Amino acid sequence: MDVRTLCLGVLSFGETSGYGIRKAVEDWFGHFAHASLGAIYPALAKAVAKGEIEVVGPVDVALEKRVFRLTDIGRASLVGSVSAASGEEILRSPFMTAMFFAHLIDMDDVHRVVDERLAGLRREQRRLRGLPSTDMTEGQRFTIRYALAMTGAAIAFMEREGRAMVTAIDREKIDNR
Amino acid sequence: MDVRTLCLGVLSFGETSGYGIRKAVEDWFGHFAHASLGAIYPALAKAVAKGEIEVVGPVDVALEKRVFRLTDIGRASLVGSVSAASGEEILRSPFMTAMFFAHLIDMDDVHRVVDERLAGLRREQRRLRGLPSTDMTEGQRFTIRYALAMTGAAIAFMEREGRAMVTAIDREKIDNR
DNA sequence: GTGAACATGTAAATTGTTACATGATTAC
DNA sequence: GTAATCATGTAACAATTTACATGTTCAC
Repeated sequence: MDVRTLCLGVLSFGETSGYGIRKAVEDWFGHFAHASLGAIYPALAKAVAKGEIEVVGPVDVALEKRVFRLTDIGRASLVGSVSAASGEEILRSPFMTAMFFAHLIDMDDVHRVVDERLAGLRREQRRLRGLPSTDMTEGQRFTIRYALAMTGAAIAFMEREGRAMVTAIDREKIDNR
Repeated sequence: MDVRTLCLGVLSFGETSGYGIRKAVEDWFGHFAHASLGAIYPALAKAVAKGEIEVVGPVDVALEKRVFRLTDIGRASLVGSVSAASGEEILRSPFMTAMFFAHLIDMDDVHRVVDERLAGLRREQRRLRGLPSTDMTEGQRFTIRYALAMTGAAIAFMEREGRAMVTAIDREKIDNR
């Protein structure tokens, strides 16, 4: 989903700053989307120009903090973007790429990459479990539970088949010598 | 993973054309990466200039088909790229975005989006199951089994909680009226 | 004969990240 | 006092998709 939709979407939960939008996306939706500040600020400026959002602040002059609020125009526009959402899920996985081309690399690297992946998955599981469940919409709850289900399934798969697959790759490499 | 690595990686399994690389990526690795022809051809031209691959053909002059082969330089370079692979998994999901902002849209759209997602997951499951398992490296087998495990878990979650969540979202919207 | 699949290549447009540039506040 | 976090904004750069442009082969 593009940064504009993400910005307007976060603002649909309440007023906040550009920095706040970034934090909200990472914390609540980080499993499914990312947005850097270098993309958020220009997107907010464009949305202000279009009348989709308006500046409420400056809340803190010294901090130059500006808070944005979704306008009716913005809400209507956002509803359109979210309703029209479709298309395949896209997964970019450096780990899976390494595994797909595992026949090329050292067993040490295969091991490292598998261990790193499991560690990353456990870290993400802990992070998701640590998210406070209060003040959440049902939709948000759904995404977090989905993320937890997927992370759990990935961990289970890696624990069940990861080590065996590393051994199989190793054997295959020895056979091909 | 970038298009260059994908191109060299596919060529590590055997000679093929730019078009063939695209097909290979979609068929065997489509769950984890994509590469359009507009990115593949320039990447191949660059790799030829660097001596990482060489042209074997033209195999079919009328069709202007050119087949590429990975050189030793290319193989070494590829090993470096694959070994260095790291970083978080990135998931871009229009469906999850719609669910996250479900409080904004019509129940009809929520329903549609959930149904589309389940249909997409089932299609992907069928596609993955239909992939011939012969002539595959252990690494490739791993990625396909992983993709099947994840797709299965997603289907299970959607079947278990999808409908209930749609109902809960609906109830929440009524309460907020 | 017609549509799908095969085949290559360029260029515009999009979209975003990273780096640069600057400064305040807070907790240790 | 210093590191982390809060806060904004611009610009260079990178990577890729989509559209354009063209032609062949195969199956029905």
